[in-house]
Amino acid sequence: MPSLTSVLGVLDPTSDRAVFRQIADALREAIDKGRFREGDKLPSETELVEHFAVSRMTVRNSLSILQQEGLVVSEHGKGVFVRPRPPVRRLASDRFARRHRDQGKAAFTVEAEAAGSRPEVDGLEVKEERPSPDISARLGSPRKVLARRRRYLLDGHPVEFATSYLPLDLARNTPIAQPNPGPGGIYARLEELGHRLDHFDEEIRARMPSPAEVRTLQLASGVPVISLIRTAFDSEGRAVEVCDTVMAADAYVLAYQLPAT
Amino acid sequence: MPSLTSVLGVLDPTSDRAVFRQIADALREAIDKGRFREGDKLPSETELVEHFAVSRMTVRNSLSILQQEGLVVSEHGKGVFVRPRPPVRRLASDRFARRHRDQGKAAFTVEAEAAGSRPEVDGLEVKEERPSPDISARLGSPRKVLARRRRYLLDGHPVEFATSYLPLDLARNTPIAQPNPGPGGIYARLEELGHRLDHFDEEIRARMPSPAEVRTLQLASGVPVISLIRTAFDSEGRAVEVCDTVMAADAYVLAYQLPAT
DNA sequence: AAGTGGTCTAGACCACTAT
DNA sequence: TAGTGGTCTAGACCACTTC
Repeated sequence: MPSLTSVLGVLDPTSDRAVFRQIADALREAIDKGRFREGDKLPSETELVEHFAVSRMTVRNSLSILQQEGLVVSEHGKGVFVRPRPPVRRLASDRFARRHRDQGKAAFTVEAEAAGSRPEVDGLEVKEERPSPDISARLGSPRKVLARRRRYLLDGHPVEFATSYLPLDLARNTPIAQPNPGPGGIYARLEELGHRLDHFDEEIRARMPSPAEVRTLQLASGVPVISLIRTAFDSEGRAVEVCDTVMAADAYVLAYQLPAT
Repeated sequence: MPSLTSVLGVLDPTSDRAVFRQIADALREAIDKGRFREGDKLPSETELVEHFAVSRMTVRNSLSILQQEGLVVSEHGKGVFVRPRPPVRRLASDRFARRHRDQGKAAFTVEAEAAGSRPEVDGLEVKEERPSPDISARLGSPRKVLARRRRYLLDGHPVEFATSYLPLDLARNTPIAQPNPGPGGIYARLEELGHRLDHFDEEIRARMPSPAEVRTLQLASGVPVISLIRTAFDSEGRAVEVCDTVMAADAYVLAYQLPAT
């Protein structure tokens, strides 16, 4: 077992850089160099206090930097660990192609099982609501909308939650208003209702999560969310659905293919 | 000027929620409700200490939460301010369409000027390198690559930096290896060299920035980065370029249009 | 019981900004 | 000079995990 000095080095008292930043730098470098690997436990706060001869608050300050960077996670009573990279779910840009829809299974389920993960959906909720100004504008200002909310989990870990909004005049008293809309999901039902889907617009943003999102997605600190707002248009150019999705950024890579035209 | 109590309320001593979280909640709620607007100064640490009757470290702890959430920024000697939302640059999925390329101006410049912003590019660097394993794999394992790095700024603020990699056997001794590759950029030159572009693959991730990225993009804390890796394929299916882009997430929204097929 | 991280105090000195 | 945030100390008590 190598000494802490050989792994972390020592402070440079002549440096202008704050002590807690120097300690964070030392730990970050050790992680980058593989001296601590994914899932490894870092030295305890007490050990770091003794090694660097600083107060505990200084050490905690250093660790909080690494936590903000998403490099480590702390577990109460256990220690601070190098954050393991969760398996990444790849969202391909053809995921809503009609050929997938025709198989009758939900896209999320199909993809997850293909990747060897156990998919779950929970918190399903279907309600009639008055739309927010943003959703309203995207849907052509309907008075009310049908909102379908749900959360997606992989192997028991929440990775995404989403709300679909549809103009109420379009969705009311159709299978779309049922908890389970049937094979192929709501896009299949929309087409049966005569709304042949033409294209989707997607808007992607990234930001830090709100406290509510941290709870819903059980996010570690230092993990941003990806916000994806998709609007579905039928062949007459009408916006027939807006889906607002929030994803744990460490669980996703989005893939798009663009023609060079 | 309303009292701090009316704006922030008081602590609930019976709550299980940690005091510093309660204070953060109170400040967050006040911001959400518009009691503090973008650019407004929050009460100073001293004022918060007096109002809530807690120690300064507790107040600082609360403020650091809001900073991690990207809600506020602190300025040494001045105060803590509600973070102003920078203007957002929208990247449309047709930004590499040939019709844009034919106009002869760089896409970044055209878009920025259309949006009323002043575009700049700095730090241009063109080098021959040995590719990283990831880049190498994407480009079909060339021995060496040409790397073109640059940083983009809007109105003086860095928003993005990018590196283009091209197989060296393809780019050496061509205008692509020049600092200024000429009108239409390297994609126009690639087509002149006989590589008719067929399509682009884009991979999008979001994560917290490294310290180097914080410096390069002058990121406030609580601002993630969007990583976009684009691979350009010619009509023979060869990967002719990989562009690795890191964007300040608060400055961008990415827009894609997908056919329903 | 021992070790870990989580919360909190009551100070201190410093660096930066405003006036 | 006064006010602000930035850094740091040396404790204290608590909650959680492991044994």
